[in-house]
Amino acid sequence: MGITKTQIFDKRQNELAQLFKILGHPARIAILQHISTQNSCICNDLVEEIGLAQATISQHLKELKSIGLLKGEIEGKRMCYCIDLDRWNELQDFLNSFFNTTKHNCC
Amino acid sequence: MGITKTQIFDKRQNELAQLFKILGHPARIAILQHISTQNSCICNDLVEEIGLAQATISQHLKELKSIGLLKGEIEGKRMCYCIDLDRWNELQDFLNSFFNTTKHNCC
DNA sequence: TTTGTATATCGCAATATTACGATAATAAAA
DNA sequence: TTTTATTATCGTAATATTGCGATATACAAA
Repeated sequence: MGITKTQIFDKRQNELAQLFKILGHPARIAILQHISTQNSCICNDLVEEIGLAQATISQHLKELKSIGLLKGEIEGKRMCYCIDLDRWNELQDFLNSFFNTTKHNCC
Repeated sequence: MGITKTQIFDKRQNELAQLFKILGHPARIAILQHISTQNSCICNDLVEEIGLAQATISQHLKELKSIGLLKGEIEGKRMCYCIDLDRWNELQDFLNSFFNTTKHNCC
C-alpha cells in the first residue's frame, strides 16, 4: 500500500487535492512569496534567500510549474520565474468555490 | 534527508503549508464534501460511501481534526463528525489573504 | 452478562516525498 | 576555445504518507 487510490474519487476531487498538495510545502510557499513580494525571480537568488540546495529549489520550482502557477523565462544564462497571474486568480476562484460549496453542516 | 526543513521557514509559511497539505488528499476532500453536501456525518457511513477501509477513514478524520476543521460528537455508540464552520471560514480567509498578498509579479 | 456494532489505535508493507551531491547542459565571458 | 556561471536532471538516502488487517475500546441491545 501507500498508493493514493485516485480511481475511487472524481476528477474534481483529485484536482483539488493535487493543487492543495503542491501548495502544501513551506519551501513552495516561500518561493511564491519571494517572487511576488520580494522581487526575486531568479532561481539562484531563491537558492540563496531560502537556504535549500540548488537541486532542491529546482525541484520545487518544477512542481509549481506542473500546476501552471509559475512560468519560466530564459534571460541569458539565468532563469526568471514569474507567477502566472491568470492561473493564480483561476486557482483562487477554484479553491473558493470548494470552500463555498462545502460550507454547510448536517447537524 | 527526507525531512522538511521547517526551521528555515517562518511560522506563517509553515502554518499555510500544513493547512494546504492536510487538504491535499482526495479522500479528505471527499470526506468534507460528504459531510457538507450529502448529510453523512457518521464515520461508518463515510466508510461505505467512500470505499476505503474503516481504519483508513478514521486516520483521515483524525488529520482533519488536527487542523480544527472537524469536531466529533459521540452519539450513542456512533460518532457524528461535523465541520467547524467558524474554523472553516477562518481558514478560507487565511488562504485568501495568502492569495491576495502574493498576487504581484516582479517582471 | 454476553453479543453485536462502531470507532480508534497499532503495526506493518508499499509507495511517495524531501533533500542533496554529482553531473550534464547551456550560454555568457575571457 | 576555454572557462565560468546558472540551471536541470539523475541517483540515492532518509523520512513521510497511505492503506489496511488485527485488535482494543466503548457502548447498546439481547
